[in-house]
Amino acid sequence: MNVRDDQRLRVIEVLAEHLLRTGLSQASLRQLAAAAGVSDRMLLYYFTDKTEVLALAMGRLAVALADRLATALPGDERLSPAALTAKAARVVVDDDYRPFMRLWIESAAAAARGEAPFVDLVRQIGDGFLAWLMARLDPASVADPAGAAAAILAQLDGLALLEVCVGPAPIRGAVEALEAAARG
Amino acid sequence: MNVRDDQRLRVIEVLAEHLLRTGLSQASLRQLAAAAGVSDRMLLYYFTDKTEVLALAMGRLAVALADRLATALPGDERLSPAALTAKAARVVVDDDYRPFMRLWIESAAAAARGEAPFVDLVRQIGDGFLAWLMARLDPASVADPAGAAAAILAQLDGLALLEVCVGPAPIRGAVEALEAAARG
DNA sequence: CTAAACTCGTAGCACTCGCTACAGGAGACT
DNA sequence: AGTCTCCTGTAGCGAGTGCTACGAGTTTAG
Repeated sequence: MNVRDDQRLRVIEVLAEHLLRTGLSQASLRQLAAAAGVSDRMLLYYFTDKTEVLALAMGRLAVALADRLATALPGDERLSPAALTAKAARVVVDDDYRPFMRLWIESAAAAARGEAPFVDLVRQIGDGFLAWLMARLDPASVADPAGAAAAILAQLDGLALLEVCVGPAPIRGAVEALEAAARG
Repeated sequence: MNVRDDQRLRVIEVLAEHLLRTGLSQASLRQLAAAAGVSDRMLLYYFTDKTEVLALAMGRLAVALADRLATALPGDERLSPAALTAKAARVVVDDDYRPFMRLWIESAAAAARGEAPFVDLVRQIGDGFLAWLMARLDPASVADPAGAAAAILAQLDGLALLEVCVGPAPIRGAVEALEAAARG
């Protein structure tokens, strides 16, 4: 493996962590290059353009998040929509997951304004989560698994979005309300 | 009233409509000035800086949205959380409201990265919607109205966010699932 | 040994960003 | 008439953006 391919792997790893920590506001070419410890010139030598850098780093984060979720909510039990919502909500508002959710919201906004590579990126990741949720829904307890999964994913994304809007306090109340609804 | 105050009113009105139509990506000083039919120089004569322009235009949109919602969902009946969620979800995914929701998501992302004036703005608007929902919840049907309202607002915001991620089709399914849950 | 391919630094391009210095014209007040 | 405040255009500043032209050093292959 040549130097360039080595650097590609190393830089993406570092930048994924950087994006998770600082969000998309610190993601100009020069800022990314500084975070990776290289010059902006070299970043565009390792990668074709900024779009590719972002796409690769975000993709790296997507698999990291999928790994975490797989252990937090293993797919060996099928739940009702309310139970799955409550369980996933508890996970999503955890401190360890907050950077992911914050970045997810920034990505969605970037997609809303048509920025590459976020339009395709959030579509793929969103579809992945829909499938992930659907695989954890008890088929007997829900008539339309796709619709139910979309409603649950919306609930989870909304919790993350609301947290950046009005702060963590109302979110804790919301999670407890969802857990109460799942019990009752 | 002098020319300057006249222009302040007129420009904000035009820019609110511009933001609603184009989102925050077309919101540089020069783009805003062009949309308002004035020079960027004059925009900074009418207002102190870009932050004030955005804050006023967004505030204008907030009251416009509140007006619309007040007629779409008048506050004369108290609903269960599931019923309120289903009714509001149907409204929120309507074509007329989509520009508002898209802008709302972009604002939340701007707040997430600490941009003025969005941090304070989304907090005020978010708190307003929480109160708005709480006033429409049947106190007898819910133990913790604040938590329930936060959960509902998260559900609604999430529908809007998911729409820009994976498109309108799964959202329709989600709304129908929410309506089915409210019936059953 | 020579030439090609790979690696990387310097410098800078053309552009947009928010914002401002300066000057001039129009109308009002003394 | 003279001054003064209000209004507005021109022109540009300094910083930041993504990206590139050019050349030099190093490694590798024939």
